Amino acid sequence: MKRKLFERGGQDKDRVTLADVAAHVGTSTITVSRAIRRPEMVSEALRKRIAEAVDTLGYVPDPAAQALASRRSRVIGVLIPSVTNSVFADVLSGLYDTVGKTAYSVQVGNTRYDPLTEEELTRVFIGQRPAGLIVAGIDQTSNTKAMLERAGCPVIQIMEFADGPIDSMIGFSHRDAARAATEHLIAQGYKAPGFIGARMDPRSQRRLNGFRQALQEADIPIGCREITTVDPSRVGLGASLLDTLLERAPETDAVFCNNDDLALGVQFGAQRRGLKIGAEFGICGFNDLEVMAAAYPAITSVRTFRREMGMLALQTVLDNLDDPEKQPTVTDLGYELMARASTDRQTGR
Amino acid sequence: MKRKLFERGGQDKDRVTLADVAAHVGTSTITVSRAIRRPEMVSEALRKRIAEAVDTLGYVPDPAAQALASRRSRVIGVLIPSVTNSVFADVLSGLYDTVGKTAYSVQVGNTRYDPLTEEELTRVFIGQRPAGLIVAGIDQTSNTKAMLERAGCPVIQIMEFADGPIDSMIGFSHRDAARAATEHLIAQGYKAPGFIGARMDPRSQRRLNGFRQALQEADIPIGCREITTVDPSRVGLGASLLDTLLERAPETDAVFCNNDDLALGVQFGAQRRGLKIGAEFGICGFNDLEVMAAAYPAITSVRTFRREMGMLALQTVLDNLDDPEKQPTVTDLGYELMARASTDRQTGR
DNA sequence: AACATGAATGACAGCGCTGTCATTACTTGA
DNA sequence: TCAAGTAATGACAGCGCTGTCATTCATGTT
Repeated sequence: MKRKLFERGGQDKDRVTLADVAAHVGTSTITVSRAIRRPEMVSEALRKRIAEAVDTLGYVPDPAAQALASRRSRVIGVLIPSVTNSVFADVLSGLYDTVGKTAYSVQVGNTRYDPLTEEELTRVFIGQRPAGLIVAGIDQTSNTKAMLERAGCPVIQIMEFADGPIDSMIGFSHRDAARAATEHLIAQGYKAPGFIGARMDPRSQRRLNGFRQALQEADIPIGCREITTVDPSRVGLGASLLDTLLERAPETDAVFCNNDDLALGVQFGAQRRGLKIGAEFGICGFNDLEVMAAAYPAITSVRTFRREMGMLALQTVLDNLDDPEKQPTVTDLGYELMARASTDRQTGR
Repeated sequence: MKRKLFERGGQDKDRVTLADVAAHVGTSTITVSRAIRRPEMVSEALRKRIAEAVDTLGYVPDPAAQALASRRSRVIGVLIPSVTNSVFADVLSGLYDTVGKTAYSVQVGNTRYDPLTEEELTRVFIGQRPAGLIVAGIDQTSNTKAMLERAGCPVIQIMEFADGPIDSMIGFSHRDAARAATEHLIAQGYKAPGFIGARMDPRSQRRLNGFRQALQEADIPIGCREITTVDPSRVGLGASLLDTLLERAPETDAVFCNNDDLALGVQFGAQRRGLKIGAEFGICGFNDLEVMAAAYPAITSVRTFRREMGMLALQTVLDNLDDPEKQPTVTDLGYELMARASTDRQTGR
């Protein structure tokens, strides 16, 4: 097995530059550059010949040189707390789809739910002179916020809808969505709904607040039906948190879960206990992953628009880049309660 | 709401460069550069003063300038067919974790299971002079392969274990893993195992081959118990493919699914039909997502080491970068059959 | 005929850093 | 004592591109 060494020059010899294309066409480098970036500034005849030369020579622009010369990279930085969490995976999918064939690329930073990591990544990202920044949430440190305000590029906060955006914002109210879910449980006739939450980050905390608010407005005492942990969410965790909940508060007849993984785990746990899902015990998740509708019985959840959020965030960056005078926008994508068998007290009767 | 315009210079005025640091310390830029990149080449006293200056001035290197001058970026390109699929999300998680605090960053390209998109992305990535490339699978077009061979950087193929690697390779044999799963079904006493597969990409095809091989070796005719579709996998699809399977081949008493989403959907579908999981109908998935063990009943699956694959791939790139003469490696991460209730014929008896 | 206008193109410097080679100040062994 | 080595630092050019300003030339205007 022969080994190529990764020494410099190995592949630089045959790198095709703007100058090569220009020489091939018999024009200047700057014209080639313009033919690619602002075709309307170059006569059609020349443009065509340049396009051909680019094709035959296989010219690919050097993004580093572009970034250095223009003082702007074509990288759109994305800061999210987790890449595994399917919620963020969906957002990413929307981002990647929209960035698709544009000249931009997205670069993802994983903050791991840590504000200081987020701050550090923000510093590094801004050091790259990004074309835009998309950050999850509104709970940045004040340093991070200050940097984002002076970033000199569009900044989009996603996953939340709240006051005081840094620039643009696209999301929904976690509190309202959670309250709607809890109100649904109450409306269905459950008398003692509980809350199960994992990874109690600020977003989860807001959901808990929504849950509390709904109970309070319905004059239902919360008792000790709030079970939370800082551990990351897993399906398996749902069942064990259910055990804890029913031990501490045996009166519980329904549960609103922080997210769908937990809800699915709660359902498995309830089935193992022999509880009749829906009739005896109501379950509501959050996000409405695809599995919720497919489960047996199907599980109620609050649908959130994650792919749409990613697509819209990316599109907003592109729009701002097109028109730098564009005003910041604040968009509420809302939510939708998907009522299913798991909160239907007639089911299985 | 006052709008900042994203005009150039907006934030460039206060950009701190190597020259600023050098002036502050009273040395040359090249020495500052060395103090950062190869500290052992600079005397300890100077190094310390430079470090302080970097801190107080808040110097952040410009990756574009670094890449342009050194003819190497610090970007590690990753080409995967999907970002939503939790299999690849796990791989990504391993990559991000390992790249962590290194000076490198990963940039993900989404090929959407399309070889031509993959080819185009490869061209773009190589144009960035990446530090390394990590590509999923072995089914690249010949153009893509040719480009990868001349990439001038480490290239790691992941998710597969096969002959003829481009450079290094880290994965496992999908055929062997699928065969092991099928053999397990047979050993458990199921007489007519079927196959359910979605998104029949090359990897899925290899799994199907493993399934066939196991049946053949056990002298079990396949009949019409192979149900496949090119549609992307979803939990909901599992149940409908199960319907098709049982309609076409009512004798089917077990099923090996292409992946865990389908297996979960099959289980829900089987429950809806009133089948006793395990005793009457065996189910085996592929990948062993966390939900499989948590499901009720727990579902048998073939565990694959996706995070590990991501971590090892990234580490292999770093190792190659450290020592450019390092020989390519080919690693089989294997698989592990996780036998659970869903393939236990005694369960629920 | 003289001049303004705008479209198309080009010259040139320089973005911020690093590879390369040179220089300086110290050792060290014979 | 001195050639020869070594550690520490610096000078300089240039990576590939784009912003800026200059130039050319056809066209229209008075």
